[in-house]
Amino acid sequence: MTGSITPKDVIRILEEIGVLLELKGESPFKSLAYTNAARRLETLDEDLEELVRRGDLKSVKGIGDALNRKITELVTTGRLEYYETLRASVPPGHLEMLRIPGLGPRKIRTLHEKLDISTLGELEYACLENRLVELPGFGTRTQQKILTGIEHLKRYRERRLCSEALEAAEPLLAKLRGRAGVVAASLAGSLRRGNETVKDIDLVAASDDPEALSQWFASLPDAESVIARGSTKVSVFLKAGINADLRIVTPREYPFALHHFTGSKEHNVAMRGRAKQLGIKMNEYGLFRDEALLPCGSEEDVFAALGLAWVPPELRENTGEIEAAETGVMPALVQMKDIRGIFHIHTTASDGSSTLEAVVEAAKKMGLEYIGITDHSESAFYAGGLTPEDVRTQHRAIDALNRKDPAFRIFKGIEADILPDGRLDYDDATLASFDFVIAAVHSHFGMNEDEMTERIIRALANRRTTILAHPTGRLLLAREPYALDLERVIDAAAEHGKVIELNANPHRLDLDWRHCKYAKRQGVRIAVNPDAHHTDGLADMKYGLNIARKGWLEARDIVNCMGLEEMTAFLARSKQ
DNA sequence: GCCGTTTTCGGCCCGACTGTTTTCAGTCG
Repeated sequence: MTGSITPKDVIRILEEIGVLLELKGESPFKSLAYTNAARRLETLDEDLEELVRRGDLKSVKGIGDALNRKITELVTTGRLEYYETLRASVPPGHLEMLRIPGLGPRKIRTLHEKLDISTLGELEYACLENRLVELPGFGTRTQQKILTGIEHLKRYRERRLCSEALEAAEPLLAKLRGRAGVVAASLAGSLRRGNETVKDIDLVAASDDPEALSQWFASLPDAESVIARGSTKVSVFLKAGINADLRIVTPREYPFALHHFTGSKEHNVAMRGRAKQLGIKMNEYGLFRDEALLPCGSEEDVFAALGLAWVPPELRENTGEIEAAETGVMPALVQMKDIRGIFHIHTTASDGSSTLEAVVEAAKKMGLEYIGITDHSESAFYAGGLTPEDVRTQHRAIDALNRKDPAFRIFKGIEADILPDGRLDYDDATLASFDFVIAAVHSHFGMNEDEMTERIIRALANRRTTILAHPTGRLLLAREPYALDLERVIDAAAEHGKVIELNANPHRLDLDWRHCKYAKRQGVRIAVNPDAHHTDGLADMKYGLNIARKGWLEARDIVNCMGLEEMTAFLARSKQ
């Protein structure tokens, strides 16, 4: 084993092979096989290297002889000749072109064969020269659409944060629901599933007058342009810089359509497979046995018709939710009302912009029983970190506020930097003066995986550490996680009885939901923390809870679902 | 390329919309 390639790399390469095969015009099913295998590895419970070593890779569903050989080659040698050859045979520009709406593998191949186009720049130039109109299957409309697509691609290369998408989607949904003739309407797609980033906004509405609704949606002032409009589907590009798709169905079809357009694709495929086994055909219009509709009035009915308990949208990723629903018992996913207190809040003492008093008032208004104040520690000079003297001043202020209102408790905390060698900022006496300590990496992101993992594990072994902050340091759509063996970190947290943060800031959402189940299995409890730098930031809790739910977490898995008394005892115990 | 209490070969989820056609291919979700 070389150790030079991570499971993540393997997943990425398999996904890319899937796309490359499409571009080469290979069988779409062959391409699908690679994509499916990548998906399987993504949610693999076991260690990939270990599986390879034991030669048990083929026990994973979706991995046969060929993929077994290729993944083994990749893991053991760090390279895959098949992939390198394949990659070299497809111009990199073709991968990028796939992101232009209306351009798929076939059209890209035509462009390559007839006009020798390999890059985005060449494509744009050819459009401007009016050379696409002559090609078979192309025309002036297609050419214009591609030009617009290139423009958008340049303007909005990335996906959007769920918070930004929700901000654009919620007013749309409210308008939709308020409109006469709309019987029901909901978010759908990845936004309803609570994903951390999304490509577009999906909406489903039930109406008996689809034409009028379609017309209305396409002419909304929020829409910058209309991408497509039929009687069942309208797609617009919003001024907010994101696409919104509205599906219009009849009230009878609504439950089926809502389920279908919520996805995920993988969940739907599994559901249809299950339906087929039961002799039922499933599509967005209904469940049919011998052409006869099985009537359903709600999503619950749809699941029930397949012998399943209702699955919360967040869990619909085909990572075990259908098996769980089969037993009839789904996890009672954590909700906002379960949250009794909030940790990880900054104030004007370091880089926050709200005062301690303002934060306390805001928390009381939210109906919380306690908060934990955590400004930055001394070596975080970029963020106005607190000197030991500043700490004592803040503690006196907190003591005074606690005396004033004994029903509400302010816990004294700190976001202590984890220094490059794994020690925490401050001497032990200062650290001991806090009710709890959140340990965080804020510097030296470039360490290699072993060094970074050791650094964090050492911080977890420190008796003063209570919570590990944003464990991977990623910034969604902006900064990759630092190199880290997260499972080892989770194991260490379990060993030392430490809490791991699920940072609720929509730019972070770190711990990732894909790792929550593992943490839960190892017995590690999670703190959903807003990392608020202003009273407004407390509302970010909702994004964190979406991710916690997506990670199958229940109230008992989240420390800040404990009431004040239990939390006081918990913090006292963890200081022992 | 994967898979099999219908199958070791022949399936692989399925339908709408667009833009191009004159009955349909490609794209999308």
